[in-house]
Amino acid sequence: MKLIEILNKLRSSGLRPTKQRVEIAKFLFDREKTIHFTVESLNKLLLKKTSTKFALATIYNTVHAFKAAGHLNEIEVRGKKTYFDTNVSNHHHFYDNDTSELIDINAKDVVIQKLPKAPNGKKIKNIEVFINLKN
Amino acid sequence: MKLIEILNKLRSSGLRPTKQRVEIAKFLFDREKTIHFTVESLNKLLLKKTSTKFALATIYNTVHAFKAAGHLNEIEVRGKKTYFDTNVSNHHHFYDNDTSELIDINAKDVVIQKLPKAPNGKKIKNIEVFINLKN
DNA sequence: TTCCTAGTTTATAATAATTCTAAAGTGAAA
DNA sequence: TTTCACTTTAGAATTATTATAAACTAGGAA
Ligand SMILES: [Mn+2]
Ligand SMILES: [Mn+2]
Ligand SMILES: [Zn+2]
Ligand SMILES: [Zn+2]
Repeated sequence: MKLIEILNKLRSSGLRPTKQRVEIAKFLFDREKTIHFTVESLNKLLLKKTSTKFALATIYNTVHAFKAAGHLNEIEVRGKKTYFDTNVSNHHHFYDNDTSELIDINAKDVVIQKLPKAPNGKKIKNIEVFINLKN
Repeated sequence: MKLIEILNKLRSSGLRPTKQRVEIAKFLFDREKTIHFTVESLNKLLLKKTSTKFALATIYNTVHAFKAAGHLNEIEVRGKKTYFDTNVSNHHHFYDNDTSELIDINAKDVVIQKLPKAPNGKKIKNIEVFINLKN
């Protein structure tokens, strides 16, 4: 992904391209495979990859802005921390409880044959399939 | 559900039948329909229904013991609080984001036709289908 | 360029959910 | 009844997250 596209992610999220934000955006979006991360794990990874310092609040703010702009998804996993996902397409997850790791499942690899109808007055917004793994 | 069965829930969870625990167990298990709750909501409901006082730590401890014994399931929902579920059978959920309410879906009402195979060396423990609702 | 200022970063405080602790209370076996 | 391991409880500690407010900076205007 080119730098101009990275900067577009920031612009479309209403964020000025500061040093910290460009580093975060490059780290998240300039890669082949999508990545699942927590704010804490992202902070550690940024520490390794760059020489920039990041306040946790900056990471929280930036990540939330990306989420609001649709560039990140938030995923709830059994546990205390929130996971984010650079894969914003409709897809599902394996969850490996041993490693606390999320693994993408292509939406096409899960076919649902029968679904209940939504309760009165409600509609289905989206369906999340979560496959817990064991050894 | 008879009192003897309530007491069995406690016994099988390794809990002595104290005043607080019996009240909690009666409230959770002596009902027609299953219930989804958080520790905080349970505390409020107990305050209304009984004249007993409960320290939050007592509710946490008791609920966790029931969970460990398989009498309750823990459900992760997008949000900060953990939900518990007296329905410990294999089933799925609607989640109404507006009311923060979980609604049971019978396992038979969701039929999955195609599933990905588990990653190398891993097996599928269970599948959770989560249907988010909108108005 | 230099100035100016709205936007940004950051350290730290505040909040919220949960867990821990240790002192006081209690069920039930002997 | 006595005894003691188990419980309850208030409050402290912990963890993830959000809020605050002072110091900093990007970038347009002068
Ligand atoms: Mn939680
Ligand atoms: Mn959370
Ligand atoms: Zn994903
Ligand atoms: Zn349920």
